[in-house]
Amino acid sequence: MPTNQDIKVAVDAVVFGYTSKEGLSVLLIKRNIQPFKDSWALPGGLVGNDESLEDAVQRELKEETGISINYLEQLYSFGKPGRDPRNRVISITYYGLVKPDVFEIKADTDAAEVSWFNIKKIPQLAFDHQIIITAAHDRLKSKMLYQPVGFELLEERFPFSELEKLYMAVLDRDIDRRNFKKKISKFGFLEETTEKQVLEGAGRPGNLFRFNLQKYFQLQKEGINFEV
Amino acid sequence: MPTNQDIKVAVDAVVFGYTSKEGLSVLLIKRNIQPFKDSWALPGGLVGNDESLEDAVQRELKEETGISINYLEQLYSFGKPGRDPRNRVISITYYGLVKPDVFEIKADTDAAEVSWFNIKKIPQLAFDHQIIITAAHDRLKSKMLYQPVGFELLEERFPFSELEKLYMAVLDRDIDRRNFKKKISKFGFLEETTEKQVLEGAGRPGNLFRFNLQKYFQLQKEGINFEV
DNA sequence: ATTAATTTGCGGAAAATTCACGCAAATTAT
DNA sequence: ATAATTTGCGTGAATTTTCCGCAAATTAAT
Repeated sequence: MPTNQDIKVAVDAVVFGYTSKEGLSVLLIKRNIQPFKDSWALPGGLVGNDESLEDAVQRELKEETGISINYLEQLYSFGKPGRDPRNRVISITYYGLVKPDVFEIKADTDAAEVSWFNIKKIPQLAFDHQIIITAAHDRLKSKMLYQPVGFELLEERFPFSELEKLYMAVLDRDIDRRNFKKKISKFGFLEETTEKQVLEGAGRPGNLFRFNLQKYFQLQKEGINFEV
Repeated sequence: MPTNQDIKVAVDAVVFGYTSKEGLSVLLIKRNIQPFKDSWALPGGLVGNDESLEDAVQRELKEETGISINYLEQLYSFGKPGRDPRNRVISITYYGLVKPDVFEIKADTDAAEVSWFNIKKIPQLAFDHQIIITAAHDRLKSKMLYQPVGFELLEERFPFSELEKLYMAVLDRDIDRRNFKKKISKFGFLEETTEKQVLEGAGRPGNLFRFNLQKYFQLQKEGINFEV
């Protein structure tokens, strides 16, 4: 049995945002201290002595990126000796989802320190952070096949095609529009409004939809079976 | 940012065993130190400074229960302040699967310290260990619906009904024998041998099966879609 | 002002899968 | 012998998935 344990506990967060223009993106910060100074990395840091893990994530996100988040889920704990060149650090990682308004705000602030990166254009990262992002993306992919997803990533009202594009962006493959609509509609967590989409290009304007949150969260608990 | 972090890092393991007689069981130890002295608890303990998390689990299992394990998967990290009355301890939990021979051996040893408990007859446990067991059971249930399971829990050769009983024990519900066999067979990770089951009671003796490990592990990677 | 291109809304039929059973064969129990 | 138990194999109905067509409403192009 080991005595005098000397291990630090950190949290790191993979925050996903989505817009139909930019696709699925991840929030990164540029480190200004060694090691990996000037490398891009996930927001995160050490956990306070009397702070829950979730609180630590929220605090670090606030401090380092200015955002706060309403969907946060634990991903995995990485603890191999040597993953931080200084000390033994085990990192408990989370992934989060944020709506486009947060996305927009961030794009305005100083981009030298905090920035969104499309999931397919992630730069070289510090530590084992690329592995963590890949794990988070895999988790999000599989999550959306057994739970409704979208409320945390889309505007309050959106054309149906927006949800479809979100699925295609996350899963990184094509989906048949008509089958997708039939399947999603069947679950009943979407409500059609009477409003029409304001067009940006050509095409027939579609009706706007919104999530029925009661059914949405109910299905999130029960689980759905969704083959896309 | 917190300085002088003082948090201990532990691992705990939910080890599942299965026999058709006893059903799905969990390995527990009886604590001989405070707090929760004389309570049943999950095997586990503090992580060594230069030890990986998996190594720590294996070491603690060896020390406390005498077994070693070949299937081990990270479950979740529990870190709420106050879950251990002494210090701040975050516990990275794992779940493992073991074959019946390990099961039998343990049943022979001194049962005052280490014992198997059927999943439906878990006693009052120390700390938040009941929550951890429930989480592990839920995980195993959902795992068996998207990956082949059984190799790590059954004998090398087994009648088909054994796999069926395993599924019923873990999922805690009835399964139609004939549809189950058709579904499982379709995946091709089982091989029928020419040997016949040695009967214990009445009934037609069935053929023995074994896992085709190549296909088994391939499907474990790819994922299966299995509705039972 | 037509015509083309784009996107939405609705649908339908074939193919595949799931579901709910039936029944004979091989063995032990009575 | 006869009953009870368990395996092996199957079949048809119901449901779901998959693949694709086409009209309507709008913008873009000529």
